[in-house]
Amino acid sequence: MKESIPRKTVYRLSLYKRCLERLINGEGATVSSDVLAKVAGVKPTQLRKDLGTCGQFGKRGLGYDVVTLHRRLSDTLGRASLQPVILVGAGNLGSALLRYEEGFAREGFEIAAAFDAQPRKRSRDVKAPIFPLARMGRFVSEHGVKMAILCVPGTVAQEICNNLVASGIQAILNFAPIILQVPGKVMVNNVNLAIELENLSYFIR
Amino acid sequence: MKESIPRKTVYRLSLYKRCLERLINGEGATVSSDVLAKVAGVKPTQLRKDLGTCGQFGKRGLGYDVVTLHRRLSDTLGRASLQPVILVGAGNLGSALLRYEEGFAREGFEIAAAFDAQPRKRSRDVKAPIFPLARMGRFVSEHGVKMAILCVPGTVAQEICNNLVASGIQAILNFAPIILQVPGKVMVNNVNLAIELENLSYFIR
DNA sequence: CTGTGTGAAGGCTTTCACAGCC
DNA sequence: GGCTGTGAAAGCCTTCACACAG
Repeated sequence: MKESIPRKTVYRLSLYKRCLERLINGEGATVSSDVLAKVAGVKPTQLRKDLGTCGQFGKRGLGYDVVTLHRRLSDTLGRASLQPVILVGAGNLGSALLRYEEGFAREGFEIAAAFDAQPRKRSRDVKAPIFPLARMGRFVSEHGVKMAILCVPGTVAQEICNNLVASGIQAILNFAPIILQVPGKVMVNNVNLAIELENLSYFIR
Repeated sequence: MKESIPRKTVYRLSLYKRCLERLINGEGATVSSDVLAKVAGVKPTQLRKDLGTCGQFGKRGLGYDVVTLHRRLSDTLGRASLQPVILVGAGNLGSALLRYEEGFAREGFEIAAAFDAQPRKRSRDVKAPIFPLARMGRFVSEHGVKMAILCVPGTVAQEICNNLVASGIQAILNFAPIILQVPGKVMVNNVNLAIELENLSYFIR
């Protein structure tokens, strides 16, 4: 059953997991694919197909046991243990994300450290230390950090990305407005607010 | 001209436009699909197919004129005129985005106003005024605002979304960690950092 | 010979239809 | 009757192959 699940499906599994968490304190101990699909904004058949990729555990005529399904999704999606992440670039967006630390922790990610070209004094609400960029590479390799959140200006993003890759980073959540060139083994997810806005504005004509 | 470009293609057209902007000050006045595709992280054939949706203007044997192509993309994607947007929720993320105002302006979007349940005093770096939520609906309908950026907690997101829709909002860039239920005419793009991280962590196993 | 434009093929996702179990 | 599981069909996107212009 270890056959690779498609990327889009994995994305939706994460979504279902979060929807379940909102239902878990709710009424029934069981959900139908119709109800869960509606909350997640997908079609019921799609939901069932997606769940099919990680085994079968629905009760026909009844639905899915909320707790069991949630545990199953968590198992499939990966460790419940805290995955350490570093944040690079503590500008506007970067420091906002740092302040959102508890939020990340709740989701299973710990911001182990932050790095910036101009490290500031630790600000009131930010617990994680902000180190100079020069220390980044060593921190990554010494602590075996696998994931980084990149919030630096586009002009320096590729260079910093190269350093991250050289230090052994395997995945990058990239907020910089360029497409990073990385070796195939490194995975990058891009978040580009300008493009999202432009996309919306196209469709409202 | 061609009607209804697929959503994914529109997204990539935005991407190409931004890649061009980085090349526009560079050397040649012309780009080949190979070069541009590499910068954008797609295959050359895909790029050509995508460009095909908004007319043809490449010179065979030469490539595309950078300036012409850029103008064509801008025309296709929508007005170069400033589209007004409101921002709802001035917490960590919301105020970081407000501070990024110039960035949005450069991309063609103006944050006309911000709203929050607890409006604060205007902070140093933030130019846009932060109004109480109660004024949101009227502002939207009176100014004919079509787009909103939603950065409120999940617990109140749907309710606020309903107000926005009732006031005539047509598109929402949603950072709240739930799937909003909206009428079909309203378009929503979701940005969920936790899911992006979880997605990355799945694939690095 | 270089590099675009495009019909056709191929691959991937979603949806349908219905069988099977509670 | 209600609801899941799944092969088959449909739809959508991407890639290929090649004609054709500069």
